Amino acid sequence: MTLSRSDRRWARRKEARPAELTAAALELFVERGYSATRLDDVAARAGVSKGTLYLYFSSKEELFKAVVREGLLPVIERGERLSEEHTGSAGDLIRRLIRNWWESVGRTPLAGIAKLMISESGNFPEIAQFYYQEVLTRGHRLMDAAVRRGMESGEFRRLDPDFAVRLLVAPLVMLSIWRFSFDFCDSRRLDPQQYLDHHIDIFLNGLRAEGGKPARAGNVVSINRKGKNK
Amino acid sequence: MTLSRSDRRWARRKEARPAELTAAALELFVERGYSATRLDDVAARAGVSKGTLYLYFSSKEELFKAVVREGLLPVIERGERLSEEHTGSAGDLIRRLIRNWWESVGRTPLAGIAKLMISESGNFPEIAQFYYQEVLTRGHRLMDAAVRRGMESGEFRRLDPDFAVRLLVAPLVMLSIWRFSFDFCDSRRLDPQQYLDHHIDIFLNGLRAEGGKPARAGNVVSINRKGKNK
Amino acid sequence: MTLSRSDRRWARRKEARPAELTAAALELFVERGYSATRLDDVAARAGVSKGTLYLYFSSKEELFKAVVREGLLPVIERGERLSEEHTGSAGDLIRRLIRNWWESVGRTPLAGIAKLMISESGNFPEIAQFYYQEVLTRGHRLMDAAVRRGMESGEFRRLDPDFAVRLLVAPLVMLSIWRFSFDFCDSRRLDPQQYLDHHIDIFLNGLRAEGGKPARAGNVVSINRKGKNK
Amino acid sequence: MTLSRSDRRWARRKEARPAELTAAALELFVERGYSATRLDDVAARAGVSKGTLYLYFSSKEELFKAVVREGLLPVIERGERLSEEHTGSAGDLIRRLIRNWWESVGRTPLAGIAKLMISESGNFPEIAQFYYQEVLTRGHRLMDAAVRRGMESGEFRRLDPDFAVRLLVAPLVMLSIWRFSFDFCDSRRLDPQQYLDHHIDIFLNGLRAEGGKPARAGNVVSINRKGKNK
DNA sequence: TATGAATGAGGATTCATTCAT
DNA sequence: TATGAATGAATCCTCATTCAT
Repeated sequence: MTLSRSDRRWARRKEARPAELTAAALELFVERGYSATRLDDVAARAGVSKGTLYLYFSSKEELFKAVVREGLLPVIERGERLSEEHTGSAGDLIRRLIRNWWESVGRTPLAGIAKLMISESGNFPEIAQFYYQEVLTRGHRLMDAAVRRGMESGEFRRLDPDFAVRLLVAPLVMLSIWRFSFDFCDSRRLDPQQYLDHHIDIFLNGLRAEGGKPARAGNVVSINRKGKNK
Repeated sequence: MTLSRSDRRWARRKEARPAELTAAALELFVERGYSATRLDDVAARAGVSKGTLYLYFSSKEELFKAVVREGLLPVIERGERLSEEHTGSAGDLIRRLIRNWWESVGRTPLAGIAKLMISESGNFPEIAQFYYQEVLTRGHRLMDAAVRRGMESGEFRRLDPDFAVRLLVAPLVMLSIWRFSFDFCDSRRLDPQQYLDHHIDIFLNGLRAEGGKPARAGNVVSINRKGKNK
Repeated sequence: MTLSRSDRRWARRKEARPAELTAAALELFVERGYSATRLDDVAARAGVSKGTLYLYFSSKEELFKAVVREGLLPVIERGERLSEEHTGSAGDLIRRLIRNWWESVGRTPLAGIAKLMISESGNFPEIAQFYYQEVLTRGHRLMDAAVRRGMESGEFRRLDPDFAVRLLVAPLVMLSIWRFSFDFCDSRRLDPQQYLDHHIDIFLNGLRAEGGKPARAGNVVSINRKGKNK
Repeated sequence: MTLSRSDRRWARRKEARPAELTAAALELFVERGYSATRLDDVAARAGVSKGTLYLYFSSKEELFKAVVREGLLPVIERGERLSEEHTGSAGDLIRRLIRNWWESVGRTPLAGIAKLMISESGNFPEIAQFYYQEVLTRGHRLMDAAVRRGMESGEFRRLDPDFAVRLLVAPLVMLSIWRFSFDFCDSRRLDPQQYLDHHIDIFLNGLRAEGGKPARAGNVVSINRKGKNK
């Protein structure tokens, strides 16, 4: 039995619905928080009626969980493929991990999940736990491998890698958060690319073993550009 | 008109009321977010009845604003006294600013305001704006002065100070947030002191002009401590 | 136009549909009540989709009416044939009417309609009225004729026949209701046959003219059976 | 500490609230059934707002349970005091039990609970169980004692007392139900007193041992009154 | 005819806010 | 001041009904 074209469009629509709904929900949850988001608005943003939501998610909480789960799985998978296939210096690996994060998460709507999870961790401890283990810890492991490699090869100084990794990651998370919180307050919007380049520069130089050759990220300029002083 | 002793104690109590209420509200707002916090619970935590809240704050939103305002003013004031009184290297100044922040904000309940403002910035844009200008910008200015001084004196490399300051501050904010979001997930709780020491170490070394003498923060150990490896 | 055999089977199926649907609806209406019954469940129990219901009944209310109407017509018709063809004592007639009721209504799912109508009389006054006139009143008339005949022939005492009939019918209705309400609470399920036999025995003896010969229904035992005493 | 008059009125009102609410709820539950009753309407009938209901009952289901519980306890207690203090014939005891039931339950709004429990037994099996055990079984026990006494004393024939009791009670339950279901259909409303008198008459005569003297309830007339024949 | 996705009015429940005491 | 009972608007969720396929 073959399906007519319209049948297939219908079917495709039906399969796409949950993703459309979670996408709309993600936007609003990030924007307003879980409690302050009305399902009416989620439905409206997805272009469906309120009742339709309940065809796909049995409650607001289930929708929330789906938003988080669905937002994280691709991140996790994509990330993990990167570190192994790598040959080169630890610094290069870190540069690539950060760039990859930016492309696949940081600059996408998925970055909002960081803000969302921070805001709602108290209200959804199990999901916070899940996020902590499946995303934060896994992400740390990726970076941890790179940092340790650098320490073992003599490229980096020997500091506590746990703290080093946290300090490597913190500015990335802050960048995610910033986009969804205070960026709109800032007349000169933050340029993420330069921000990341500066981070890489300072961090790698800060970790560099004495006598090693200075690290430099591509776009970092060494002089104050005009108009940058408040 | 003179007040008897008991009157005065009463009066002192009455003056303290608003602060007790905002303290309770701060805790709950940070824990659950603005929307998910019920005024019933705020009142209960402060040990008064729900109606009493309305004697001091005309609405939930006013309570929120008071929480933020009251939480920020001392921070702002304390911070500003610091930079002028300083003589010494830029690195030392930065060390002291961070320690001061930790003592007067980072380790107090006020740190929660960071999480709170991030969560609610979308719902209270004017307050976010206020927070951005009165706290973030002011804080940045403090750090900015220190960073620029170091660049001008040749202690630091010449990078864009705006990004440098953001990267100096990001780990502090993350530390604030972490305490109120994922710290409870972490079986080995984050040691803030060591975290900050590592940050100072890496950041100052990362910014150090070539040929300058290595910076080192007090507690940073250069070898992996046992049990720290995941 | 002639129908092929399969067409006719199909047609028969189609004709049977409404009856399958009302049967499923009757079960659920009796079990849960009208309001608490979801059309989804009715459709599921009948093995069709929800939309299909609307091909046969224009609304939930129409379905309800159909359930009642359809459930009552056969009862009414069957009942009426009975009284005329009768010769014999009034007591015998009453015995036969009760047995007939039991066979054609009491022990079938139709008995549930009594419970249903009682529950929903307030919400569907017109249908209650219909039920009252077409079923209750008609049924009463049947019994009324028998009772009057007995009074006129001297077999029964002369009491108000209206009350006598009500008291003759009440235990039958209660039996119907019991099956669908509290029977499941009762570890020793009520034995309907014995219940009816006792009713006939007590009622006919209670109505018997003085000096008449004692009535006795077949299965009534005059001694307490073991295990029957609470 | 003494209370001012208004304080006491306030307090009294507060204590009375739950009873006012359950009374209103009972009426509507009986009239429309549990599902079809909107809490808005319950509140309106009790003269309060919707929210007020939730100050006293945490959910619709809790309200329902309270209605049943509160409606039954007095019934149970009142009933039990009666049988022991009795001397006289079994027939007299039964007459008195029925009259007492009529006064304290049958003619009050509490009678509606019978209809309510029958309608909702399927939706609230635990409550049905509770009702069965605390009301039906207990009521049966009362009657059972009287019936057995009559059998033992030779006043009644020896039939199965369980069935006898069911047949003694069935018309009472039917009377309760009738008031709240079909009575409004009946242009000549059922006269409960006469109905009960006829029941007592027929039942006691039906149970009477052969040779015993005929029982007669006070108001039973032996001739058809005019206008009573349909 | 049959399906089941989509709709939206309706009802249970919550909670910020008011106000009589 | 302080209380907490009362309110009703707002929000989640259900389900009878519609309709494109």
